[in-house]
Amino acid sequence: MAGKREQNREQNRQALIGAVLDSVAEKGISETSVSEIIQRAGLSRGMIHLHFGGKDNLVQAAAHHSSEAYYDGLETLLQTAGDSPQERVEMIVRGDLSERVLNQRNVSIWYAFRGEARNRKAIAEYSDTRDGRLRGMIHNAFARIVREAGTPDASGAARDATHGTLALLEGMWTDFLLHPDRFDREEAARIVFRFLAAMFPAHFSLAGAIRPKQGKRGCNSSP
Amino acid sequence: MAGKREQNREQNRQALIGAVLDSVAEKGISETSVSEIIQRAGLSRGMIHLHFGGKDNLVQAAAHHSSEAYYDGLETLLQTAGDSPQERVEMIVRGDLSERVLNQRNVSIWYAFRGEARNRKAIAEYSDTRDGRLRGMIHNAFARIVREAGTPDASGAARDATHGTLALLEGMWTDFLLHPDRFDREEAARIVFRFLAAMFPAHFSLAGAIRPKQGKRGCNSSP
DNA sequence: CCCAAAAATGGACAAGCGTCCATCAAAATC
DNA sequence: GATTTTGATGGACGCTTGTCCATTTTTGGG
Repeated sequence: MAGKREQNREQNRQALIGAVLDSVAEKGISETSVSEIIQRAGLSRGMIHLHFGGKDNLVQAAAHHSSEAYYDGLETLLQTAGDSPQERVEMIVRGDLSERVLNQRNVSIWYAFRGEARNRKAIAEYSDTRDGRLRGMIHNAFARIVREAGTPDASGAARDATHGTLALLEGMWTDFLLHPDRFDREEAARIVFRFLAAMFPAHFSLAGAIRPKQGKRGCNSSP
Repeated sequence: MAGKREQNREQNRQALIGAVLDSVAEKGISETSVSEIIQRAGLSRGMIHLHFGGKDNLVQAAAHHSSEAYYDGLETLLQTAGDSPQERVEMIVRGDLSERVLNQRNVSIWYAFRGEARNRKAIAEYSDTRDGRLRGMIHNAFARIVREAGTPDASGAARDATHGTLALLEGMWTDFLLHPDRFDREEAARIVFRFLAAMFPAHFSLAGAIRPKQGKRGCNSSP
């Protein structure tokens, strides 16, 4: 036991962070006031100042928490994936588009923070960190694919593939933000894999399933 | 002359809208207060209530204005493009990534409004309208390309191409938002055209230049 | 030139914000 | 069980917000 004191302390900290995220998801950042937060957390007014020194710091901590949760989820998923770079890329794409990660709550929170990112340096940092780590994971996989395939201009191809994949995923998130009802996860995944199949026809197939090892084929006209 | 009265009236309305957009771009939505707005516009406090009936309506009008400006700019650009669907698509892509459209001010404003869109129905509407019109323009062009090429599953291919192109552009905007300094317009365009070349090898080349009419070729392995 | 009409002004106002601290409750230590 | 220590409480505070309106200024018509 870590002492009932410290245990409660941490529990309340988490309650505050959770309340901020709930409020941001439901009402947006501009309506996430101190009163709103403490009401949701069921705690007293002074707690915010006590634990975080002020509302701004609490919001920042919430952004941090959200960012970590996203990345941790993706990393957990990645550990169940095989070693091959194709499998890892596919896992990231499918994970990023899965219900677990891409849902109304997360999207609301993410875009709310993004909107404020330009004016709140601390938040921008976490926004960036998340993207940076994801970028690293994807780039790593593509670098291996490119190396194996012996593509000319290897670093350029890996960079473009990383850039394009991330941009596509980002665009899919926006799509979901604007039209959560008519969003189609399968269609989104299919389009990403179309892009990947175009860049690495020997590694990805249009169906989105990983192409089994075989001789290189250079042709992939429309289905 | 439309009467000095009405002329001034309209001028002040525009000044208020401009002040809102400037403030949103520089300080973000949460710091765009009535005081901030009227100070920038150099007008008196009561003007907002007089011309728009309240701050919320003014902000909505500003979102509308921004949305219209974006689309008008793109449409003007399109009028200088040729008739071929390839040219039109290329014009849209290059236009959307051009300094004129994709710059710090526009990106800040756009993402600030997006962040609030979920909680302000009126703003979400304009956000949607812009996307909808752009989508229509692009889909139209791809539908023609697909028809000419006689692709099987024509409507599906056009839809995927539209979806993918928009998602990629969206992702590029996000990229610019987060890293305006190290953003490379040429690289962004190249990646979009890579995607297009993969889907329609007979119509787009990897270099981003439109491929002159010629016999169909189905192969486009890495450069 | 004068007067009615319209537009612009800026201060008053209530409501809501975030911060802080005197007070209280409870856990840890002796 | 008494005492110290630490976490938790909620009201008071100063400040800013957006709204509104009595007043002043400007414009256009007679």
